[in-house]
Amino acid sequence: MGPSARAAGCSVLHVDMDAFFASVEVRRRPELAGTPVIVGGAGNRGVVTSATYEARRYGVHAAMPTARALRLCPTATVLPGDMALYTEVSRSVMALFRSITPLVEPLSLDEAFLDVSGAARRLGDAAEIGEYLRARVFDEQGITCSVGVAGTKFVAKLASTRAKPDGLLVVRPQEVMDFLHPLPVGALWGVGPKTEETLLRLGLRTVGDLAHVPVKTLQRGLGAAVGAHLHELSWGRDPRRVVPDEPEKSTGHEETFGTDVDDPAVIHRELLLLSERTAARLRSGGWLARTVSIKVRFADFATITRSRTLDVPTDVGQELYDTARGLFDALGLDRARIRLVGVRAERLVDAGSAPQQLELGARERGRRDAELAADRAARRFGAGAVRPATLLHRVTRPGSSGPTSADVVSRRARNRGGRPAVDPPEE
DNA sequence: TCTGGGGTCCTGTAACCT
DNA sequence: TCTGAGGTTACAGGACCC
Repeated sequence: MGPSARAAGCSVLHVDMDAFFASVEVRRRPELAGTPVIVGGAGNRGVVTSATYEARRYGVHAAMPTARALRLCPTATVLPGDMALYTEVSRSVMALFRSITPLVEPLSLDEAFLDVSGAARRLGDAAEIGEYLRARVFDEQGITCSVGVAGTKFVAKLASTRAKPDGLLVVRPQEVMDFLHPLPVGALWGVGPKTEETLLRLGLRTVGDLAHVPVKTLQRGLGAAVGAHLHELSWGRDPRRVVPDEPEKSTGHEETFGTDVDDPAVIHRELLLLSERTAARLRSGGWLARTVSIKVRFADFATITRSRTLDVPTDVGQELYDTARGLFDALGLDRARIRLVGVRAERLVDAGSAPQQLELGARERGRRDAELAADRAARRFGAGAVRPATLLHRVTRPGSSGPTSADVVSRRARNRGGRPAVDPPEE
């Protein structure tokens, strides 16, 4: 079959790095090649983020508690992960994609959709471009990736999954039904454990089963939007285009404590830290947040969220904290045992195009200036170079058996005030 | 076996407005 | 003046993705 027939009618590529974080670690430490490697949290509450195929052979997979993964595969090397490095590798790979076509839609650090319809004349058909990209990624980064080639995004995505690891699969338009209908419903993008359970209860096991049930039936079981969407997908219909540069909608941080916490002072400190980090992220992205939300997960894993929309959008950590703390205190918890807290900034607006904050008083402006100075120090000396005094002495993360509550309370008492203070950069 | 952290999207409900 | 319908927005929760 000639190349032009091989991918006729296909212009969407889905490129997915194989075991991305783990592969980058193996590249850095070649002595680990061919051995089981797990990237993830090592604490008592850590989970697997990425695992080499050697580890997966033992049943290890992402999101599995690391402790369990090690029971399954005791010889695995566990590494903590290095997001800065993965981000850097990801940037290089995305830049390579953009040298092929401007229509690149990253989905995460390790995968992206490409629309290559404009590149065919220069570089050949979609399958040839896919093979070319796979070779370039391996030559330049020393890691493998898999590519799905199809006429629609979701078929391309399923194809790359099928091609893994280190492969390429083309699904031409006339092959879509044969490819799609034997797949289990859970293979569809958007069908997780809950939806799968509902579908199985309806007697629908495969995508083909799903395709042949009236859309009204699906909508009764799953809701109007999801039902209609899955029905369309089951017939290979997916009108979504490859869209580069989708604006961010929200950003935030959350943290699971090493052990459950019932001391409000500890929670407040954590909310302050998370607010500062979220605000720094806002400023580096050039966004303001209109809405602040908090997340609280209790010892029994029950999770609640609370949010409040601000009068004036902000990127000031102290303002995020004031709102987050207000939301938390309004819960009126009486020493409930808390496992996780999070702070998110939502409904982001571009800081440049946002109207001038006339209401911003001298005090708020002073805070913002102080935080901008902290940003500059962080860029120069490393994250955490400057922080509110209430966060000083916090050398351990909550996940690593940090200070006890009594500890923290007494430090808080000594450090009343919350003004930024300079830490030695070594910390 | 005991469940991370970063996100997006959808749904139900309540409040508010016309 | 009261009531209901219908639209919009805010908020909370949940499912899902990597």
